[in-house]
Amino acid sequence: MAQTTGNGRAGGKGAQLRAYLLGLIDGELKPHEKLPTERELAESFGVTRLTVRRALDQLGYEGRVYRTQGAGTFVSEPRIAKSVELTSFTQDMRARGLVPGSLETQVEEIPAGAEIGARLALSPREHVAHLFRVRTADGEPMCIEHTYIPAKIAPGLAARAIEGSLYQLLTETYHLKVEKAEQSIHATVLDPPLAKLLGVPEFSPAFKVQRVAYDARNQRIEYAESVYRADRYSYDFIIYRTTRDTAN
Amino acid sequence: MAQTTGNGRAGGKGAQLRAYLLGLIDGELKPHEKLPTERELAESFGVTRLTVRRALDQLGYEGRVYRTQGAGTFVSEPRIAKSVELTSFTQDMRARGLVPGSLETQVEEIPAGAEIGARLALSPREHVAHLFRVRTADGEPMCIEHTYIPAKIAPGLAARAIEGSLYQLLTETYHLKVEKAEQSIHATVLDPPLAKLLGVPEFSPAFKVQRVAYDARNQRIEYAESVYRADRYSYDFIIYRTTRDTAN
DNA sequence: GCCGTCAAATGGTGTAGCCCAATTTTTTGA
DNA sequence: TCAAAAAATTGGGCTACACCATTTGACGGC
Repeated sequence: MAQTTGNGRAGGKGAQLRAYLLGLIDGELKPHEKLPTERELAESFGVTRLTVRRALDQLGYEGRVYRTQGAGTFVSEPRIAKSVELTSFTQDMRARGLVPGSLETQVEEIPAGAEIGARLALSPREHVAHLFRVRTADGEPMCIEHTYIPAKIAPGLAARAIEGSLYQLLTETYHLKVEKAEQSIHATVLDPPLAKLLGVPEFSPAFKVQRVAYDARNQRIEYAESVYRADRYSYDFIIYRTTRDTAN
Repeated sequence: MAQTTGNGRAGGKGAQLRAYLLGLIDGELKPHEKLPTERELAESFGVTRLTVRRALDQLGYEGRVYRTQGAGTFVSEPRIAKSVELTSFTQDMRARGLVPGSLETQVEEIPAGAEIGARLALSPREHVAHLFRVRTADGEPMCIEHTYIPAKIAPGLAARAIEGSLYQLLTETYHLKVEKAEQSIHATVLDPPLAKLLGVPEFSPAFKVQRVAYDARNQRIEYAESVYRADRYSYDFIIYRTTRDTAN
């Protein structure tokens, strides 16, 4: 059967509608201009209003549009900062218009040990692949990164040449898809060896980032510890008041 | 009629259901335990499955539960870190179990000037209320904060005694409710005067945070510039892969 | 025992339609 | 003329139902 189901594949009607709306948003419409009403979209796309609402709600949640009851849905101002998104270094740099790269990549397979084991919920004796990379943007050192991945979920990773996006490799080769990450960001200063690796003066300010990444099943996939030079990196994002929860 | 509308007020059925589910989550159920199925909840609460889904989706989005097609909905592990939420210093410290306070509060009304005016989209000549506060947690200096609020949306603010939560005051007195904020976080080191104010050694690491806050109508409410001591502060949050967008 | 197959359970997406709440626009009337 | 009232518009929330996609577990054959 060419068409297994009643809905037209290609990601479903919601996804098609979303694509169309995205086209409107950063194509024809300018910030604060009004999108078609839900009812109009529903009719012209031959879908239910609920489907339209889901697409618009999602865009609203992502900060692309804002919605006001009684008034309409409007295009948000161009995002000077992205909302907090889970991205790899590679994606992150590309989004900033820089060319990502790596220096001095080292890979080894080692026992997790106490700390890494705890982070990944492994026995200290279980093995992990340890990647050490100096990551670059437009050729300049940007970040020093230690990544640990349980050997049992990515066998043979340590023997593999890692180039480009680790996340892409994990997805394509091991079908491990990161869906969620806990991240902890600290401010620190660079001690001499790290400063040298990053090519900045000693005791320059820096971010230290620890991250535990999970897949959709809450299985821990990765623990990463990174140090970013602060002169070329900042965290820019949009935050929303989450839920009209209980008290203020 | 005792019940003006079809739905039973009190925040709507969805909100009631949400409250019940929250009770389950951090009450009776342990992490990774299974919640009732959508259909069960729908029946026992006398609501539609769609209503149940909205509540569960929301909880899933907040990281309280995770959902797997074909399997069920499960309680997430206790959140060691909150998802990124828009909070005031007051709320933030309370959430960390600390008692928030302020030292050396100063309030004045001044012309916005070039930089602040640009941040708040005001003419440089328009007036803003400027608050300077050394904010404390459990009595210890934690953060130095400059806050600027357009005088025209909060008249008389500069003459008022600010104590406790500015956001609460804005909501209750001026009906200004912050819904969204753009935030930019930098790592830096403390110059001697700031270090002294915070009671830490000179050139200690610190976060510099710039924030522009908006209400639901995209009106700019506040610009704040804060410096947090890094030895006692970190950003901990959970990030999700946003949308199954286009490419990886 | 072990592995495949198949059915049941469960979340994901969609249709069709109802009324409410907030906002905007139009009309009305002093 | 202009402000108050009414109507139309528009997003918010819900009901009731149908079918798809994925996962899980039980059953059977080997």
